[in-house]
Amino acid sequence: MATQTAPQRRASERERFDAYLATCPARKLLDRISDKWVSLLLNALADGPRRYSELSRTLAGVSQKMLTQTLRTMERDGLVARTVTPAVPVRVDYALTPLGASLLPIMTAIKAWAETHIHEVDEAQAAYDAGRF
Amino acid sequence: MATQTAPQRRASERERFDAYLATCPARKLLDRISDKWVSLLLNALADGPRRYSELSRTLAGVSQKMLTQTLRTMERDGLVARTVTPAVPVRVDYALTPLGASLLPIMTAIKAWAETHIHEVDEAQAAYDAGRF
DNA sequence: CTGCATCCTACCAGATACTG
DNA sequence: CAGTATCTGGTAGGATGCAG
Repeated sequence: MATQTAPQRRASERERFDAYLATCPARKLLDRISDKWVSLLLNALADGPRRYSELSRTLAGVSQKMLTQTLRTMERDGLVARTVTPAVPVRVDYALTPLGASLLPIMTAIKAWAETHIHEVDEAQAAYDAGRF
Repeated sequence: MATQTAPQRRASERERFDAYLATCPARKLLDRISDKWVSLLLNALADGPRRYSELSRTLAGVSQKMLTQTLRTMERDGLVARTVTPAVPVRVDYALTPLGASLLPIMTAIKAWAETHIHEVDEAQAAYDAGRF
């Protein structure tokens, strides 16, 4: 019996690589902030707590499913705090935790790079596309 | 005739919001670097040009489809330069452009945050999960 | 060696409707 | 008001085979 076929070997390599990626802190972080809504929520909560319905209006494009889901994930990650005020009707506020707030400088850095260089990217794209016709 | 039904209004709001997002530089950037392979390629190319096959080996888990696709996108964005050396067999090298290299500090910042705070995230997750049983 | 085209699957986001 | 539950369609991404 042969050691391993090529596909088998690649599969196991892939497995090990995935395992490695799963433990890579930088990738774990990227997977989180890269989420479409996480970055927007980080921004929306940057200058103070917001109610669920406020967030829902601010991020006009989000479905409540994704809003809830994203907030839950961020809460689980310790990025936001959820406060329920028992009343009728119920009131729920979300706020950044210190950990969540410590992410803001990074978002700012990304924003800064983007605003400085995005036109270069656009030009590169235009040039690239031009060469293809 | 009524102005708009609720679903219609939400749909058009969503449309406008999507349009806004599409023009948001920071989001455009995030969409790019958040890509699983882009960040890894940025790293792999950080200290010099690499051949296609080298990259393929370094990023053990990538399918050649994704490798090629990702490299193409990065080339289009002006982040990497592609150099073909006509020979038999063909030789293709990829290198970071200055624009691509200017992204490295951001990746470093992300990595730094991740390494500093990831254990807090892990703890938060553990605490959160513990509360649910 | 490098890369494209095709097919195929698994996952995820959105719509919708219902609950405390 | 602030969610939860379920269904479904689109799409990202892997496998495979062929080509320059």
